[in-house]
Amino acid sequence: MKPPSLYAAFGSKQGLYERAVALYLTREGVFVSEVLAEPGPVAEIGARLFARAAEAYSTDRSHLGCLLTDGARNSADPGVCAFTKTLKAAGRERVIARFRRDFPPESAPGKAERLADYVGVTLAGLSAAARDGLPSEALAEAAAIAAAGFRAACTQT
Amino acid sequence: MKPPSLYAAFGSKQGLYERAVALYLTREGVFVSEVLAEPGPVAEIGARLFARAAEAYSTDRSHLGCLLTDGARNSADPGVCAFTKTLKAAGRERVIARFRRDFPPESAPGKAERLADYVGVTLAGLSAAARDGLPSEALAEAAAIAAAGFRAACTQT
DNA sequence: TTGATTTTGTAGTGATCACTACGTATATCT
DNA sequence: AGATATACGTAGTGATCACTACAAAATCAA
Repeated sequence: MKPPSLYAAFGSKQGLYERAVALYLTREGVFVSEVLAEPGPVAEIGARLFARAAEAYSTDRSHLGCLLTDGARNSADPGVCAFTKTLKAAGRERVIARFRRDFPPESAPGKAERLADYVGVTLAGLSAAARDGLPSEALAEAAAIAAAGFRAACTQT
Repeated sequence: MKPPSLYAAFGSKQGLYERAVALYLTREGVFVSEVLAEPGPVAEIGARLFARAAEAYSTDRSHLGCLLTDGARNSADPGVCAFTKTLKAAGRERVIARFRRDFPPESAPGKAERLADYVGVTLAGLSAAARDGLPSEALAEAAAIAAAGFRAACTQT
């Protein structure tokens, strides 16, 4: 593969990155959509998200962590930052929509958002730790502790 | 400031980075040393770490997140990666040493390590979320949920 | 096989990178 | 003030970056 063929196919380096992320989300990143589509209380949805993330982020040693969360973290390109920001915001909205099923804004205002933000923090942490080389088992144990906190937050006010 | 003066003072860009991180750890990053030196059960030490991190990572809008965790995340330079890796490992050891006070390896083998890894995951997550623009209050609420999980993990097995 | 359409490799574009040789100005000290 | 040392700006080094003009080669339909 030489540059001309690559640029003929993807237009620009950002185009290649966007296609790679899109493909990634249909493979290693599907677990989010899958878990959000499952039945059960939100407390269990969150716990499953953490467990599946710990697994997905550490199974393949060639690409540790989440491509969306850690791929363009410190990118200087504003276009790439805008792209990832949009995708992350869309993901957050999907999580919020699912959580509102148990915590509607009328009876529990802002709770779905709070829980979704905690999910975002935890997934980002798991991704960063995986990329730093934290072993798969340690990652799974951290995910379990995070799930305990999530469950507690669900059953509270 | 022009390049010659800068390189006369720091030798290389990596040297500048290392000095910057060293200074950072004595300022925004001191809360870790401070909290680890405080008395109290490990459950509260962890909770304070999360709360202080949420505050430190989001107070100054000019530098969100932790410089050590997110500063050289995707650096291509192996020297910089080795440097940050060493500092992170040293921080982890200090946390483990403190946690072993409540959970000695004889009576609770591996528990201090598990808890320390969870702290690492959570701090990395808080830093990443702060850098992504999560507001200060949302960060503090996520830290509180994480603290609940940490407390539960401390009182178990 | 021939002719037309993609696909590919060669080689090079300007821009930016980390970094430096060198002459000059500034500050310091006796 | 004069001598010395230090810091500074000018200008440029080679290396790498994302990207491309152009021509040879592979592919295809007829």
